[in-house]
Amino acid sequence: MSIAELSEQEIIRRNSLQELRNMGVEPYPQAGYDVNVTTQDIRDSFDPEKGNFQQVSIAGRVMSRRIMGKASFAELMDEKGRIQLYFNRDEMCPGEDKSLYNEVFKKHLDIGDFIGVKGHAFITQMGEKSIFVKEFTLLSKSLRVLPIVKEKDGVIYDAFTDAEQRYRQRYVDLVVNPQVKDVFIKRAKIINTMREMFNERGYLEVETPILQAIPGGAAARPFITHHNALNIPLYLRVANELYLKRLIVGGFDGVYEFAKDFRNEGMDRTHNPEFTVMEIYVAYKDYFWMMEFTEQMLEKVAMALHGTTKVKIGEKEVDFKAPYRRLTMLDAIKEHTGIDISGMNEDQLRNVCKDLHIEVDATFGKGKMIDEIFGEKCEHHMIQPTFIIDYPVEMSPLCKKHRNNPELTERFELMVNGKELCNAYTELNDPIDQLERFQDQLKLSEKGDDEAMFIDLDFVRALEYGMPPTSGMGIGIDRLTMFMTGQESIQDVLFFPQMRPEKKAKTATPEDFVKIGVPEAWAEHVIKAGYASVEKLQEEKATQIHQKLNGYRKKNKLEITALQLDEVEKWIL
RNA sequence: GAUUCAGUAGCUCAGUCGGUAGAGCACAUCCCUUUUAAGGAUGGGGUCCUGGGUUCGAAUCCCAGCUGGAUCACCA
Repeated sequence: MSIAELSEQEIIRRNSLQELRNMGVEPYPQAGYDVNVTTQDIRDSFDPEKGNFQQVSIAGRVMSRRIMGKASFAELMDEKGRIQLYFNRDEMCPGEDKSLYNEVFKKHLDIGDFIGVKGHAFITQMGEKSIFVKEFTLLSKSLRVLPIVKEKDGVIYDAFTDAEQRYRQRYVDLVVNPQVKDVFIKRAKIINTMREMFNERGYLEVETPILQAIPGGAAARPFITHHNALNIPLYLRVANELYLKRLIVGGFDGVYEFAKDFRNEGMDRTHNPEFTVMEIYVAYKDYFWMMEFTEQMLEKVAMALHGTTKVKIGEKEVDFKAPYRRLTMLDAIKEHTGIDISGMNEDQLRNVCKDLHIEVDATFGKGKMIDEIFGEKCEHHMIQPTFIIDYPVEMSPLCKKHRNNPELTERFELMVNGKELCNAYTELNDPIDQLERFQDQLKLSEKGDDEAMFIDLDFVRALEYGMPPTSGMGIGIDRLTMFMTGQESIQDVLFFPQMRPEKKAKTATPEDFVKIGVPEAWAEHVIKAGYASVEKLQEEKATQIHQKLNGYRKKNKLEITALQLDEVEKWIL
């Protein structure tokens, strides 16, 4: 990196780095640092009457400094929070040499540096629990300036809020916005709670392929890649459903996977190209059983996270206490439109759509029209957890037909806060029916539906060997985390949401200018004087460049030889 | 993909009618023995997102582009 690209403060920090080395202080020491306490331990448990925490050793990042002559205060932040440090010159440097305090601490320590300190806990005159520092060690120097965020009585000053920077440089976001960490700690807790529950019941956590030759299990556009050695296209999975069911065929009675899926579709507040889904399949169960399982699971997660089943989502309070309401799709439509569509044929449905001002075109079948009516008129009303059950068969090619009505399937989606959270089936295990459903998808594909499912003949073959009755359920972990933590954007529950790559501002280096004949002493200053590229410089007349650069030399009192015009003329030839 | 808003110092933001770019924090220098958004004084720091255009003159007006946000569309 050329010095020309650094800000004033960054240059100062690099100079400090060198000064420290000159003094024999290594800014990036190899040795570890023994830590025997966290900031939280001291905040929670320090009691001067008990006289505890009198030999503490703690490490973290310096987040603020207040220097007043021989005494100074600083804030140290570790993973658990912050604590104030008190530095006193004569305590730290009992002898004649005061350089550890005067030079290392006062001059060359910056906000963002990692240090380790040893000392004892005490309470200041202002009543704040603090550490009286006897010894300190620089553990790692920070060369970039962190945003400064201050807080007083819950009011945050100068918050680091720029969404683009927060997502691109999540590490900075996490350092200065502690509430961000909290969302991700909760996310881990959600996943752990679910995993513990599944393991207690004896279900097996498994891993299945992400690179798939046939991207099955969901209607979605896949990412495509290429395997060189096999010389075949491979797809990033859009779902893991078909692999998990193969494992049920193989004799496992309960399998689950926390899986990253990938869909090459639009991005918005609720969609990221890669996202996490938990799918679970349990043998000898049907979708009624799975509804009970799902509501128990969510109740448990809410309790583990909040100690209550009631969760605030925006202005609304959602109660995850089981059991949840069950409503068939047709009843939901009846409830919210007053129209009973059961038994209607395609033309009748088309008229209903027209009456409800729902746009449909000629290609829409019955299933798709029913789905449209539900999406337009019902979905957003489902604030409290509600199981919507019994979907039209056209929409669910992997789901078993309804035991009482062949036009429907035994499927449920769990709606929360007007959005889909879970999707589950009594799984289709009739291989002949499955093949026909795949063939129907192929017809859709031939009509131009680029999201129709591929035919997976190996999956059909697996079903031909026999799969026990099985129920399966999938739940979006990102969306669940959004609900459980009150975040409105998926970007706030992913550490590194997908972003368009940062464009490197193409800036010339001094070497580029040296190549066209610019003296080395001048190269850096040519850039600083405003010539961002060689081309830019060569567009101008030699006389103009000559004047501008010598003017720059004079203005900045540079101690380098002034340029001659004939010299400059040679650069632009 | 459409509409719309935004992009100015390391960070958060002002910037009037088009007339040489401002504040707070951070930073530097000096002074200062326990401060709490927290010492005081002084000072330095800018590709006003990029490229065109209009103009004597553009951070400001116009056009195009880049990046991000929001809304909508698409998306089980």
